[in-house]
Amino acid sequence: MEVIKVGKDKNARRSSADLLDAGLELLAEHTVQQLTIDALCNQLNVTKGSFYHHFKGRADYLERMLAHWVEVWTIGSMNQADAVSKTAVERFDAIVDKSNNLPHGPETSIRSWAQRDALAQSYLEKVDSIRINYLFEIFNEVSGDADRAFLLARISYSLFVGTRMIVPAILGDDRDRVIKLMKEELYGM
Amino acid sequence: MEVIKVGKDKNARRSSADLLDAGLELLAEHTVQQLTIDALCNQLNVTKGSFYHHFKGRADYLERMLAHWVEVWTIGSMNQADAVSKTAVERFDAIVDKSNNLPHGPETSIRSWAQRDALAQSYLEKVDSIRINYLFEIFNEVSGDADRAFLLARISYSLFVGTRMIVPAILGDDRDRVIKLMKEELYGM
DNA sequence: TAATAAACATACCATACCGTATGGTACTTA
DNA sequence: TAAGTACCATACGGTATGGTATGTTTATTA
Repeated sequence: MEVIKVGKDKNARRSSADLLDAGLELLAEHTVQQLTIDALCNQLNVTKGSFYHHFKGRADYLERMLAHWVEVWTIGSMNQADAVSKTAVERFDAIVDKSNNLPHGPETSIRSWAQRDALAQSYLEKVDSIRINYLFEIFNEVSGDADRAFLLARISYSLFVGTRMIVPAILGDDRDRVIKLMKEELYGM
Repeated sequence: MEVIKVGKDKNARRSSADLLDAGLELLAEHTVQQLTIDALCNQLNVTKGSFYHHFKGRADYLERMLAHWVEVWTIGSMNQADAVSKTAVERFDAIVDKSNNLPHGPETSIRSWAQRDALAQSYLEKVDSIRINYLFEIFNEVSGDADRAFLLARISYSLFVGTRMIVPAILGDDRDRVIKLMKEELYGM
């Protein structure tokens, strides 16, 4: 009789992807500087022997974690929303909804990291450009004015980011009011 | 014959304010984690004996640096703009101009820092609320609608912040276009 | 000028972290 | 089943950093 494994067995061996996921989990509440190799190994109840088996070193790990983040949290996410081709307004609402329900912790850490690190910056640039482009398509479909659509895409995206970086962040009903006002008076939705 | 001292003599003794200013200068290009006591002392060509004479420790230093930052870079700045009481639009343009010409480095570091640290968060909250309040007065004068003015104040401020946190940041002519569009189509200016 | 305190230098300790070396365990495959 | 490989544990070294202890220099003042 076989036991179906759900989740991670405590004594199971880890793949490098497990280590990358665990790193992103730690970034949900900690800075990159606090993402030490020891902390990472404690999170998975392994030792450094395991870590250095999968990665050349910390720099190697961080770069692969960034690439992993772009794949999992952005590119896949975008394609999924794109597949169900709806109207521009529906796609915008879907993005807003997704933005509300997704964990912001790792991205916040990476965005802070990118302010002072060229490597993180290059990966975040990919993510930001992908999303801004996605928003551009939406606004272009609404207005038919490419220049204006590009401007609105960058405005709305900056606004998404800014509302989470100020203290206190704009969340919940306040966030809904902001989006409603922008849609009606600027986005033409 | 006396020699008038301009700037800092290389062998001059430092006040605690000098150490605080030097810390903010380092934050212009480095993270808080990189703002080590050694780095700070090297910046001023002193040793740790000097540092520990002025401060109880690193935590004490960082808190006093934050307080220093709020005083110098925000409260003073706001009063100055307020003194020349002009129209709402003129005051808004003055804020935009000031925002363009002021160094963003230290604030960027502190904002990243505040994402994961309660102390920095509390000081940044003061700064953000002061500025949002200042913007509120402007929008309230324009629209006469307090609810709307508060919403616009938070939107415009989030946008200011967001345009500098995305990669690449929105600067120069692009930034001007963003502000022009917002003023005409949303702010009613 | 002698006493006092502020300001600073030097040497040192403890800890945390990255990285290495080496040996052990478990799974796969010939 | 024996060999090979992937995976992991333990111990250790090197370095950077926060913090302490102690002595020295400079300025002030009685």
